[in-house]
Amino acid sequence: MRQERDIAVPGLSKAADHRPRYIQVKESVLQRIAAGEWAAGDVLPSELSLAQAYGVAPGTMRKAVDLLVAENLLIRRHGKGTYVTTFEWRSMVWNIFRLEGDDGSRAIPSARVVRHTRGKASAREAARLGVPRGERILRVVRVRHFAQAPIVVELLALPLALFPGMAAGQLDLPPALYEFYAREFGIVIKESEERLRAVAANSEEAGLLDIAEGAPLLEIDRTTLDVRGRVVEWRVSHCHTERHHYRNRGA
Amino acid sequence: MRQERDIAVPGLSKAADHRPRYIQVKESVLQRIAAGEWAAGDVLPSELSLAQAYGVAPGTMRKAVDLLVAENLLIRRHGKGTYVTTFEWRSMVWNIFRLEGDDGSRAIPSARVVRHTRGKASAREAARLGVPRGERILRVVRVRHFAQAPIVVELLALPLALFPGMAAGQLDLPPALYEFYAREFGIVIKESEERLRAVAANSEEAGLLDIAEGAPLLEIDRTTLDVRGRVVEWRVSHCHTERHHYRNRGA
DNA sequence: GAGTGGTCTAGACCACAAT
DNA sequence: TTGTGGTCTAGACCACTCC
Repeated sequence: MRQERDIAVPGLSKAADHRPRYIQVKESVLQRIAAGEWAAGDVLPSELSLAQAYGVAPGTMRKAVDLLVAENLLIRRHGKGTYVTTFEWRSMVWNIFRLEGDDGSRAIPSARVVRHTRGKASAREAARLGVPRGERILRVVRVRHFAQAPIVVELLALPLALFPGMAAGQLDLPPALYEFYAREFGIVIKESEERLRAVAANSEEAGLLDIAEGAPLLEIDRTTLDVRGRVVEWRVSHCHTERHHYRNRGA
Repeated sequence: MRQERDIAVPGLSKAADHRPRYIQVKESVLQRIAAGEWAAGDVLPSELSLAQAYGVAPGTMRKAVDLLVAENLLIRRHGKGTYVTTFEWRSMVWNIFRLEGDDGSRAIPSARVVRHTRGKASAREAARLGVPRGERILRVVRVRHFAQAPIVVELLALPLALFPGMAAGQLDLPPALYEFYAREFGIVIKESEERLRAVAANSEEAGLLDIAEGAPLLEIDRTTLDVRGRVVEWRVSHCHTERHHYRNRGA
């Protein structure tokens, strides 16, 4: 028997939507997370009660949750409930930090801010961040150390509209930025895109990383999107890969 | 009602196996593909008939197939059937070739063999290929061109045990190797692992790629596994990334 | 029309965690 | 003991492809 929904459910249009129900339900849940109804670390209602609220069978609700689990946005804990993933957890499974030591060692490197400036987005910055040219942004240069050795010079560009009050005075950014974004600004990271190439170290990088000018560095050019589809940051990392490498699995 | 299996089904142990049924069924199907019962491009029996053969419910069979579809080993075609993926198709969805032009252009680059030798695996080669030291292997050096420009110098190491008769005389390898492996040697690629770093071009590479010695190159060090878990090749590519980059999505 | 995968339902029972 | 997710069943009907 095909049950009709006659009550409004958040995010589910009552108009004709010919996509599968589990897709519609999944997107509704995603929207409710993006809207802050459930924050990182929160537990969701049980699958059964969600299914009843949405007016779908438990199996359909399960499939919707499956999709969000596959995207690393939710995590199931057997016997306890389904939770919105926190960044600490995501960084373990997710490979945000794909840089590791040649011996396989993995750690979140420390980060020291070299300088930061506030200004208007150039054409290139605006294109990468998906904001109008001239939008106010924050630029940061950091050096990251693995086991006391300087390994990465990192340039960040952030749209200040998403980070109200940031960099009012001095800037003291923690090493794990995405966790910081979530905690302080309610931004939930969803995905990122990276472009890698090899470049030669310029004089400033050579000084910061204690290597020769012109030495080969691995460039990681990354834009990061949150669950609402907004570009949260543009980051260009130049990595000294003499004893480290970037690891990737092709499924 | 819990139905007992009393007939032997390929790959399903009758002994106590406390893993989920859909996992057991999935691995049985995987083994049958690895054994060559179903080759690349073949149609599998319908889900319903497979379910009956395995003595499980259609939903359980479906979940087993779902897993293999998620791993890009099977592909469903609505109204037609479920197929073992061919490499041509995999290379589209799968990002085997993650190198692309800065304008976003993608193409399988041509490949010219510079030289090839047969020999015994060194300690390093043996470790990477997962074979005993001294095992007979084939080494190949190729240059790859994107739009007439030489972009990549590629070193291949292949265990000859997996490629009987290869390189008996002259060697004429096609650009898309994994497809060739499947067609000529029945090897079905499953996954790969890559390590990336930046290196400086040596004199031979500088000559082959028409760049200055010491210029930065992107090194892609890749080992590739087939469905049986065997290492099929070890490949080290040195890429000139002035107008190309390696692209990666973080889910 | 026959056969396939795609969606959806409505339960049952098991395994795990907290009380 | 209660509530949660995890597995499994046994159907129904829809959408697509091919004959």
